[in-house]
Amino acid sequence: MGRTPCCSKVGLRRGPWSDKEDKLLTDYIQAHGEGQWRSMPKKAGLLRCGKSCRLRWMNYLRPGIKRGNITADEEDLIIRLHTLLGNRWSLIAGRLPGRTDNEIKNHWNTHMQKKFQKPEILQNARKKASKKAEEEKKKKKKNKNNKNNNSNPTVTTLSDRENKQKKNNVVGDSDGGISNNTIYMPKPVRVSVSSSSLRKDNSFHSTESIVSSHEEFDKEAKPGDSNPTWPLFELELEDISHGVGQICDRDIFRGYDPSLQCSIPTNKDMLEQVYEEYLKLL
DNA sequence: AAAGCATACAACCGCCAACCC
DNA sequence: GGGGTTGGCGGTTGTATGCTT
Repeated sequence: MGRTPCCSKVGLRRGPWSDKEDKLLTDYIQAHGEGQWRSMPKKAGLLRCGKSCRLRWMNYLRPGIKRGNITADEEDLIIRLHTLLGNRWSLIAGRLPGRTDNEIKNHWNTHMQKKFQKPEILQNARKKASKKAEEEKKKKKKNKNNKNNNSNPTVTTLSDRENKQKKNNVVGDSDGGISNNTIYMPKPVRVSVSSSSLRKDNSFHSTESIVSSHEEFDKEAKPGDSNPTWPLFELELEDISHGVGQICDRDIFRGYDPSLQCSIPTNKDMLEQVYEEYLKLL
């Protein structure tokens, strides 16, 4: 037995949710709780697949979901977390109370991504995307027509390439090749904390066991090396006595993507949050 | 006014890991 | 141990709306 059929294949409803459907789902979950998504639609009287119900609940109906404009502070946090975590939207969303991974992802893709793209790429992105979409449509049509003959078994789609890149922990450009802008997603290997300004009584006290010196750090780091097993990142606490820390992410990307070399000013709480995320990843 | 284009975002898809039997 | 199920994730698509020509 292969994958279980999705809603599209068993004639269930798709597309935007009506108020009535929202109410049915909300009422059911309030009465019976979350979980059992597969059997839920039937029990709740919904003509939707479980996956669709879960998505609707998690992203829009769940209590405490913040709708509307993402504030400048939130955007700032997203930028910093994205720089450190990459497209790990659920992790990022976990740091923004009331925001969902889907919302942050959408916001990033529509509002923020452009800020980090080269202008010429930005100008061409849509055109390329449209062109590609057209080509894919044509391919799909062609494949549909040829389905009975099974005559085109080795088409490599954009998704195929991206999945391969994902498996290699690499984000390349949309043309498939590894360009100058290729970023190796940071692997959680080691955390280096400069201890000069680390106070014994601050929240990083427990991290000292894995603190390594700059000398050791630099010995392992080979400038220009694209080996993604480089040390993950370096935390520097600067001016900690004023409660202001600084995360320097330059070592994550040093040798990977020079355009991303920058330091990220942040407060101590932010630093702590990010560090917690990394502890989970380690 | 209308057609075409761009943007925003809700929803879907495919994949994967964890879990269960 | 292996196959099926489930929940969760990130990428992508579809479509409504706004804007431009």
